[in-house]
Formats: sequence, structure tokens, C-alpha cells
Amino acid sequence: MKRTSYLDVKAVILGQIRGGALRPGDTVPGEATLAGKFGCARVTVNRALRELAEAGVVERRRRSGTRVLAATPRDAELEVPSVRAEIEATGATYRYELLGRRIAAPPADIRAALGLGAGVRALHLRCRHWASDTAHQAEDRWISLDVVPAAREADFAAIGPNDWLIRAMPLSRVEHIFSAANADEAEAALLGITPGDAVFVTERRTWIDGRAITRARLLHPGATHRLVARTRAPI
Amino acid sequence: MKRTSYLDVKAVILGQIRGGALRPGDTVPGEATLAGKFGCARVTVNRALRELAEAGVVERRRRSGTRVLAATPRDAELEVPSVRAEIEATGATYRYELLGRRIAAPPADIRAALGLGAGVRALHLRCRHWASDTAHQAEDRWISLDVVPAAREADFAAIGPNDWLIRAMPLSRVEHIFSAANADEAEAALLGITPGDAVFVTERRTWIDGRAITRARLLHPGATHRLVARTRAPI
DNA sequence: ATGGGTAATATGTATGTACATAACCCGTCA
DNA sequence: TGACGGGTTATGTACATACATATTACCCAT
Repeated sequence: MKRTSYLDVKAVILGQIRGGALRPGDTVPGEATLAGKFGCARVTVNRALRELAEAGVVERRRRSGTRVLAATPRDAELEVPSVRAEIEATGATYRYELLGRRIAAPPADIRAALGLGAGVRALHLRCRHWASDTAHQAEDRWISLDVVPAAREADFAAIGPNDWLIRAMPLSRVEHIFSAANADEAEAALLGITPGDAVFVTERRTWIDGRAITRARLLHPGATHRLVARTRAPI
Repeated sequence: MKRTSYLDVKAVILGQIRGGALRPGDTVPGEATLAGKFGCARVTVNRALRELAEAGVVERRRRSGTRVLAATPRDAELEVPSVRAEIEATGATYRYELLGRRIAAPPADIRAALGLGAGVRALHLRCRHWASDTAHQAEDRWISLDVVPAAREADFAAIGPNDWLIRAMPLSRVEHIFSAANADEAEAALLGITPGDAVFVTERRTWIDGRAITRARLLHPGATHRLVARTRAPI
């Protein structure tokens, strides 16, 4: 006699939701009831429902029970590949170029983004990433030397700031903001496109333990760049 | 005597990774060992490590054990708000407009995207979404009538196709592809911008049970549109 | 009626035990 | 040499039980 897995329970409940037997707003039977129906332990049902809740399919509240949520595919998973991986995945050769390095007082918007006081200096890097011999990304980055003093000594001609930071700072929180813009003269020159051409803009901020590490503005030629996100599978 | 929670275990392991005691590539002690150290049951450690694996912090393999992954913030969570929610969040008034509706044989790229055979007809909708009196999104959508025959009868003048589909088809899989482009004449007219202005493009495909339901191309004026993604917090 | 205290209830989690399963090790046999 | 097959080991999961906790319902006193 095969024992019922939490996956079985999950699949049945999901099937009932997909099939219309359980509609958004409906209350799913209690754990004890389901355990009886499936002939399994309550903990097994608990895990099934807990995972459905994590996937955003149902909502659970103590004492009230479990309810089916509206089918809003509101959360998608976004793969954020490193530039290098993204380029090498296409078969092109990755090359990195440091265009500028200075320590200076950042402008107000950067100060705000990094939570720096007035007059505090930070590391400013400008780089370019090549896919074979076409420019793939122009990078304009500020790094807070308060949080990452080691960045002052790092050799950013040899290694890209993103790769360096990943190695230096484990497990941080990241925010990405994506938008579209028209390239200005300087940006077009960097990317080898015509001024006015559409560029795909990524603004990325990174924190560790609540302290902002870095803020990068990444430009990609709009004609080629694609960003893909998918909903997490509920099962 | 408080019993040790799986959250305690999770927090300690995470702390060791953040603090550098456990570095990427290192092997985390086995469940049994940790259970001994923490004075708790192995199942408790199991849940802690399982959730760290789901968060992408560690990698687990039978027989080999648990290893710390490189701190690649490769997965971010993307909130995909409905157009209406997105607009109303800014305080603007949402208005929806149906510009065109026809049933026709879709072009080859749409046929491929929806997995339709040659000659199969589908529903083609063109719509516009307003934030107060500025155009916020132009929508060009194809819906497979094979998969959603009810769409033939739906009144898309009264309700937007996305809202209608969410109500009609629960729990589907969604793919988003984002890019930047220059608006052509027609697109600029729809969005009330100048031809050549950057637009933020979302291409969205939706499936149910592996069958493609719909494919939409959504255009937003690049000057204003922002898309935000954040990494999931590991704890 | 009303506010507050209390019991009832569904979910949340810890434990000890048992068995399942994947993957690697290593010895055997062709 | 190499294919095959058991033994070993760490993770994966099921179960019965017990207790924890949030939240609602209800009752009682004012």
C-alpha cells in the first residue's frame, strides 16, 4: 500500500482549483478533514497547503482556515544572469573594459540611493562589456566605500565590479528597476548605436544587512536586449 | 525551556554564511550533526536547510550533502501588477478602450507563439489603457479560440481582455519578455508620443495545462514606465 | 448595548521513529 | 578493462503525538 504523499494532496487540490470545483474565495476543507479524506496524517496535508500558500495559490489564516486566492499571476520569477553568463550563453566572447575610475562626491540622486550623507565620497566606475566585438552593456556604478572599504584597493581593470562584489559580499539584497530610454550622444557612442536609439535601462541597487553597497546604471542596446520572467510553477 | 525552531537553525546557518564562517563551495554539516549541535530533531534541521535551498542559498544533494552556493543574486521576484492596479496605485483614474476586434488568421510569429497550425483563426484585439488622460499602455493581443472558445462571445468593450482572462482561466503559467524599442508612427499615435521615442515593450504569453491561451504585446511610454524586481529575502 | 474576558478551533511547529530514495563506493565477475 | 550489483550514507518524506499560537465566537457583567 503506497502512502499518500504531500505531492498527491497538492495535485488534487490544485486540480480542483483548475477544474473549477474550488473557485477563488472558496474555503478549502480543514487540514483534519482532508487528512481523513486522503487517509494520511495532518502534517502531510499541512505541508501541501503550506506550499500552495507559498506559491500564492491559497491564503491561510489561523482559525479562519484556507481560502483560494484570485488567480492573479502577480509574481513572476526573474532570472538575472551575470553579464558574462548572458553573453557567453549566446556563444559570443565576453570582454570587459574599465573606462574610468575616480573617488568623488556623488550627485544627490546617488547619495539618496545609497543613503550617504552630504560630502561623503564614493567610488565611481565606468565600464563597458563586449559580446565579441559589439558593445553589450555600458555600466555606470557608484560603490559606497563606507560599506566596502576594500573596493578602494580592488583592481577593477582586471575584474568587473559586479563579479568582484559578488565575491567580496555574500548574500545581499538586490533591487532592479527596468525602463526604456533614448540614448543621448555619450551613451550612443559607448554602445556603438545612433543617438536617439532606444536603450534598455537597468538600475540596480544592492544592500547587505540593510546598508546600501552599490548602485549601478546599466545600458543595453534596445534592439537586441531581452529580459525574460516566468511565473513559478505551483507544483 | 524554549524548543529550538527551524527558524533558529536557519538564522544561524545564514549568519555563518554572511559572516564568512561558511563560504561558497563549503559543505554544511549533515542534518544529524546539526540536530545534535542544536539539540533538536533532524526533521527540524531538514526544514531549515530545505527552505534555504528553496531560497537559493544552498544546494542539497542526496548522499553528497549540503553545499553553500555562490552568492549570485540570480533570481529576483517580479511583481506584475494588473494595468488597472498599476494605474490606480498612482492615484490616476483608470480607463479602458477597445480599439479593434476581429477574428482572423494570425501572422506566422503569433502562430508560432501560440502553437497554432497554419490557417487556424484566432481572436485579435487592440486596446488602450488610460491613466487619467494620458495613454499608459497600448495592447495588441491574440487569443486562441481553440483553447478559450468563450472569448468569442465575451464583451471586450466592457472588460479588458486581461481581466476577462483571469476570471475565465484560473491558475495559468505566464511568461514575460521585456525589451526597449523606438516607437513607430502608429505606436506613437496610440501612446500620444513622438515617433522614435523609446517605448518599454512587454510581450506576455499565457498557458493553461501546457496549451497557449494568449499572446499580448504591451507598449508603454518609456519616459514614465518603471518595472521593479527584488530578490526574495532568504529569511 | 457594549466592552472585555474566555473557550473553541484551525493552523503552526517540534519530536521520535520508520522507511524511501538517490548517489557514491567498491568489490566481483566476465 | 569494464560492466554490473550490492552496501553505505545523507537527504527526503510519512506518521502519531503533543503542544503553541492566532483568531474568532460567545458569554457574561456592567
